[in-house]
Amino acid sequence: MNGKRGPSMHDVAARAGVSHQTVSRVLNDFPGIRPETRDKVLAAIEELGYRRNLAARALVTGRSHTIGMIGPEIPDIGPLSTLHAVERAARDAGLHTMMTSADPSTAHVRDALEFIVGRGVDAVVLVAQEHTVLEALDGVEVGVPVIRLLTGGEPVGEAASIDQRAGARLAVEHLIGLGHTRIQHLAGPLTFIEAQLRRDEFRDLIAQARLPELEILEGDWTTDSGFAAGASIDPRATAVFSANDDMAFGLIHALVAAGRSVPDELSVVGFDDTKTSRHSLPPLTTVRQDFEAVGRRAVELVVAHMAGELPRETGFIVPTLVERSSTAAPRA
Amino acid sequence: MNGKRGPSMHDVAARAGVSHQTVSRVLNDFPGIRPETRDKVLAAIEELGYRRNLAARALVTGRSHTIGMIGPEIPDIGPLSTLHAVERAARDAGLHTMMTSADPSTAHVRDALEFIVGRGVDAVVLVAQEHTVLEALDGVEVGVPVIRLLTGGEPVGEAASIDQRAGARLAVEHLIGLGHTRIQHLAGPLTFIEAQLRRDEFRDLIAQARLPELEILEGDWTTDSGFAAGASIDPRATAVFSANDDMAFGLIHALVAAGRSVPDELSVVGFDDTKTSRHSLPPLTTVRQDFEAVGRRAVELVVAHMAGELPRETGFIVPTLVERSSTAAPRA
DNA sequence: AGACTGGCTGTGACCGGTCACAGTGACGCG
DNA sequence: CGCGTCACTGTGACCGGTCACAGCCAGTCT
Repeated sequence: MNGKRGPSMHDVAARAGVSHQTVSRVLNDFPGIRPETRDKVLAAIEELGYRRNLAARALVTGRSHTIGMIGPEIPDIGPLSTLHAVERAARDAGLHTMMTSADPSTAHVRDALEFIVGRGVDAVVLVAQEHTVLEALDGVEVGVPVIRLLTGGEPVGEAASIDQRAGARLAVEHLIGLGHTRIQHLAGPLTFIEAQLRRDEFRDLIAQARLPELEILEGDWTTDSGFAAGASIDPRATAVFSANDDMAFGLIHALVAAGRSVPDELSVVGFDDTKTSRHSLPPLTTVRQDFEAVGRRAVELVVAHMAGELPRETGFIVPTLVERSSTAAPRA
Repeated sequence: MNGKRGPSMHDVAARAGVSHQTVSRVLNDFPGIRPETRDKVLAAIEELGYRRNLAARALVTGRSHTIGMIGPEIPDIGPLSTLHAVERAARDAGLHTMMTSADPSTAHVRDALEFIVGRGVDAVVLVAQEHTVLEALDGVEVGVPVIRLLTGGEPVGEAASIDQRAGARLAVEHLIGLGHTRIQHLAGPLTFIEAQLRRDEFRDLIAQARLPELEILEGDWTTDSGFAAGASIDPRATAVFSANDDMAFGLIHALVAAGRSVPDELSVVGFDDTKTSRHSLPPLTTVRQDFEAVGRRAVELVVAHMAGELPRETGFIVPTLVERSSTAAPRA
């Protein structure tokens, strides 16, 4: 028991009058320890305030029981909620999380990966919303499983994503069902796979319904960009499908400021169901994404990997439509 | 170089034809190594794809270069932004972060502390918005510095906070300056120190200006609770100071739904400057909190601690007022 | 009685780094 | 020429756990 470093297993062993190995066995719940021995050890641990050194443990076992998370530098609500869900799910599974961030450039993601793997994690969970992030994984062997999050496009065992096309379908079919025929799309930045998928589905649906194709606008997810897009809305449009809630808010602001009313003159549907959308003016009709489920799924995959199971088809997480007051039937 | 575990320092040493110690020296930038030796080592590292085992390093040095973060179970924008800022600042300082969450009960926070300290972090950063969280620290000696975040009330070396009273003052004085005399306050949950401080400052200012004291409402930070509070707004009030933006949104929704107009009949000022407040209807006048600065400050404190410096008076981080369109002079 | 089993516990090597302490050879100087 | 100095490199112990492998001491079986 040398000064600063706190008691070690040997100190506990000495105090309890057993060997260090017995202490180890007690700590790891090995069967076949006499209850009275176990109690002695437990008492010694308590008295000394012993805390196991996980660095030593990790060194010899080669596993750290930690999952590394890599998220975007400036996180949106999606990644943020998801990563937090991962953290909670991991804790429930007896795992820890460690977090680092990287901007989406391939080089940076690769650095972050190097960094977090070097830190000795057992698995990596990577928010991969953009192709550049995915590319960072190409040809890189890090020795631990890497689970991709929120790519939107892979219902496979190595990724946990929400079905973006299904979400877009929900939004657009809602609009079409209301009777809208001239629908415009305000897309997210198309470097995002999710933005691409929502746009693709929008296009397909419009074509399929043989509706006129209005120009597709592109924002950057921010309320400001939605506001800016307000100036480019097609005068013929009666409805807009915004690729996220924030842009929808900005758009509505611009529209109302220009004297147009929502939903009377123009319907707007968002995507995300952020907590403000419930009480925005007007309350926003939007597509709800269950980020919590994504986080849990990711941890399930990690656990399966650690148990040596093969990745399997896990299926998408399915979004739902939340109807509120920003959409209505077009005026006759 | 045994199968699964990847190459070790000895493997690199063998490959480069030097001793493991020389490899260590190269890795740690020790002076006095012949450039040609260094190059050989670097080359060997590259060829072998060597990655230093940080568990081993942590074991012998007793430091992990990691800071542990404890945040709330369901994080608001403040904690979330702050923790993310900590993460970035830490990375810039060559430190890593590890995150766990805990609900605010004293017992849970204590568990989380135990957990993260046992994980071998060099310092802990704890989001302590409620008294119960702070109490978890009483009489607990964990052996590493614990920095408190967002308590709102301590401009000292062990904490990084935003001056809540100054923020509230900004909001209330703005309203008074506009000519309002009957101002109501929608407080946050009073278990939050920040909510208490905003309320206290509000009260003091109202008393100081000898204005009528209207009932103080209490919400739970959510838009829903703000909406609910709409029913309890005093009919005499011409302005409301909401303790955060989200509740302000809910409140405005309720007000407008009840036929009252903002800001013509009633001014509303929020707190936080969330990204939607810029384009809500009407755009929200609010108090901006620089969470990024809090995160940076926290890491500065950690670094100072690790360098053995004494905690010193660091001062508050000062919020600012963002004037938008939800406030106006009262109608004559 | 002797061998065997099984429950429980102890011994020592080892994980992969860092630290403290020695070397080693080249060079300068008296 | 001998010695000290300096620049550079090597040696072995050690951090605190876990693992593989004994040991030990009942009780049971033949």
